[in-house]
Amino acid sequence: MSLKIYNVLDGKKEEFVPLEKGKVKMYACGITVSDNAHIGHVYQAVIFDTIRKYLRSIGYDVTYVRNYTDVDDKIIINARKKGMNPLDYAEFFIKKTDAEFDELGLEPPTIQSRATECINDMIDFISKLIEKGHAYATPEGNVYFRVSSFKEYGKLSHQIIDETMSGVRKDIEPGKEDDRDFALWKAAGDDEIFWESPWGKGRPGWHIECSTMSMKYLGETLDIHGGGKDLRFPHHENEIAQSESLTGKQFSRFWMHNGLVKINGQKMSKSLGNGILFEDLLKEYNPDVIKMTMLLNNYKSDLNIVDGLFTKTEEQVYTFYKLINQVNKLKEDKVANKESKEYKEVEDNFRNAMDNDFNTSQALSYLFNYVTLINNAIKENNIQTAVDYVGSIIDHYEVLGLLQQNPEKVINSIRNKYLSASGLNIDDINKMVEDRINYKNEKNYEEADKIRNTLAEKGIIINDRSKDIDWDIKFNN
RNA sequence: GGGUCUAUAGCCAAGUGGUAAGGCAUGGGACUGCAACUCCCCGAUCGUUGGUUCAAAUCCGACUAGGCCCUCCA
Repeated sequence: MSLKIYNVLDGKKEEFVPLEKGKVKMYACGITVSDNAHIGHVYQAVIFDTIRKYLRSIGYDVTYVRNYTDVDDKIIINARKKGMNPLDYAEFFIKKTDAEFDELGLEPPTIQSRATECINDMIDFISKLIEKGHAYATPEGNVYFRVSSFKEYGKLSHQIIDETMSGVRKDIEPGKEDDRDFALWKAAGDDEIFWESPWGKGRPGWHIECSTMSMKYLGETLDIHGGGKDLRFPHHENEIAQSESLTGKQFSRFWMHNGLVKINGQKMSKSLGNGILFEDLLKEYNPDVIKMTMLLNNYKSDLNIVDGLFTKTEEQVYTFYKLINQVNKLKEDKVANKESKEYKEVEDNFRNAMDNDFNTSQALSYLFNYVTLINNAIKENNIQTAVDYVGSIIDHYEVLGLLQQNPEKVINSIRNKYLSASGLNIDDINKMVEDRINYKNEKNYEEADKIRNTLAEKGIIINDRSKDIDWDIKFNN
């Protein structure tokens, strides 16, 4: 089976063939650093990190470019509120977000570009568009793209802006030829940050940034261009218009759009106050929990964060690591046999799922089947079988950035999180469980049950099946 | 209003032509002093309605509902 990717350009899954054999040039629209990163940014970053890693795992040499938009209206406004220079303000959030991505276990892109580092390239780009008649400057010092000069405008979004239909008309700037025309260069307002240009002091428009940066590092034609589906129009449509007007060549062969994050079925927005910040997620959950929750969803679909969703995944991650830990303890000097049926089963299932437009949801669903198979293998003392499964899982799910941590560390960190919420320490619990064992042996069930109930209220469950002191945390689902 | 995508069991969610993955919850069973934990078993004909086909959740049309975009947005 070969890799198929859903191409937004024509709404179909197509066999993926890069322009240059063995190499993939991929660009994803990054974050405008006007504030803290939120869960939506994380979702997008996880998705394209996964795509990049999978492409690499099947043998492609991937160049992945991702940008930071570090100058725009909102940054200027927010920086001003804090009395900061906008560049320093942007720098602060770039550093912070990079550190958070690192903590989550995402690999930095091959090239991480910033808009402000490419201003000259943008000016050059815009100048060429003007030369070719695709853009024009207004007396105000703004430069607009002439949409009417690009016949294929709308081929990505099929959006046709009928001027007679546009009921809400904004103030039309003198010299602007067409409502559809969009800004390539914006003249600077009073006290605003600016760069010198042939059209006066100003700064680049948002759309030109991505076109310039992607072409600067990846050339005139990309294999994959990605971003959130909310960017389809006008951002990506405009990127196509600018880039193809300049080069006369196809800008990107594949367009991929990830879904958005919803909270309990509702759009995430500041006005609803239901947003989730990246930093809060990291404080609360292990990176595997965050990534798995996201990858359990199809990347094209919106990720609906319903109450308790992360806790559910947390419990599952806990279960997976406990099982891995158990097998590690049993395996002695056994190593996974890559020729075994079990090892290959995991590999084949994983590849087939991922080849189908990066179906991480399906790839992860197999994990639950393996848990049962491994548990049964252990029960039947087929340790080699369990080792083959676990070995293959760890080898292959690395692409998803999952199950690669030290099992004991993950188990302990999740356990400690729940223990600290219970207000108990391990010695107390051990003592109570020991007392209970004694009561049980005396058949004093009344006292034994008292202890059990006390612990249960604090979120501790006792494993009665064991003769030894054995207990675990209970997840509050 | 225009564009676009989606509509699968109580909930979350895969599956794009050959008779429905997985998770959670529920129910039953084994186990238990009784429970919990663990293990085993059980659930949907795929929004409605026409059509194409030997065959459709999967293709086409209509209808209904919803998301996203058309202003900044991953």
